[in-house]
Amino acid sequence: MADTDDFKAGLLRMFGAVTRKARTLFDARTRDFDLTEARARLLLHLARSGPLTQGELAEAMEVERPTMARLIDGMETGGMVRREVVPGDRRQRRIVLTPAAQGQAEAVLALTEHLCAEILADIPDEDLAVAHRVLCRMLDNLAAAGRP
Amino acid sequence: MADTDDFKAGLLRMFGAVTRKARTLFDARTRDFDLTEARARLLLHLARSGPLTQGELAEAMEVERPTMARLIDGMETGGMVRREVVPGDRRQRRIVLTPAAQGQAEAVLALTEHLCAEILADIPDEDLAVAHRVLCRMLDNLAAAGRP
DNA sequence: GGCTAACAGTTAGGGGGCTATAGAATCGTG
DNA sequence: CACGATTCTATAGCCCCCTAACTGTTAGCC
Repeated sequence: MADTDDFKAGLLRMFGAVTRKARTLFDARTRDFDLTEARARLLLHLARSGPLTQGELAEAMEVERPTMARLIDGMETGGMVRREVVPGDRRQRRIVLTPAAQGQAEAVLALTEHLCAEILADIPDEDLAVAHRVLCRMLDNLAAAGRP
Repeated sequence: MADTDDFKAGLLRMFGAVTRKARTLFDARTRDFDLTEARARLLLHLARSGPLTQGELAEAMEVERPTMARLIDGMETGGMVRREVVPGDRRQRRIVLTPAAQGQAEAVLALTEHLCAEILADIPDEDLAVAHRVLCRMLDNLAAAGRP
């Protein structure tokens, strides 16, 4: 029993390690440019979705609203993004990419794809499919556990 | 091509989501007690390894030294941990659990095991084994990518 | 029309991660 | 023995994430 628990605990520990190291590596590679992993994800999301409100972005990136607000703060002062008012509703802010950021999007996409390929190199597709299934189940379980 | 890239990028995004949500859930469940996920991991590690220096702990938990220093700061002011001088070397600090924290260790272990079981519920063992293999490979790839 | 409830965003505060840098102590070598 | 290099910890500064509480705005309902 203790062995399988150790195994499971180790599994979760490894999840954290992968996440942290991937983020650190990405940040290191994009430090020359004014990017981080979170900013890059937001940039790419906006590039393909078009302008969205902060709440929509927060939901899409599975992040709380204040987190999104701060992320946008940084990118706004960095000139990658602009807050626009929405005609019908003065509460909302529509977030749009600046032309400069739109120009970067392609290079950022290439960089992230390359990094993903590196990280997932030499892993068979069927293993990736299983991993995907496991991740989905974990997210479901986490959502269920967070409920009551 | 774009499809598989999307799939891979989604996979990495899900890793981050799992890590964040697991951490948030754990923190929520242990808030009544003065614990967080990182503190709990350190506590459990120390409980089974016995006293270690900060550098050893940082390496064991795969975290940088300043991160470990701050973590220990918080737990020291919280009375869970004590810094002791090492006789032969005045640079090092040996970190020991206080009796209070030792008493907590068992309850914390039960809590984490329960949470792990919840998160990994209804996932076949062979899928977990595949996931473990994938994680190992990803960590190797990340280490290799971080090298040059 | 006015009150309340719900919603969008911000602010405040804290945890945890990283790099870069500084300070103290130890080691190693000339 | 002394001086430089290495090692261990601490500090400063930044990013990302969270919750809780606050401000404005909109919508609903008497």
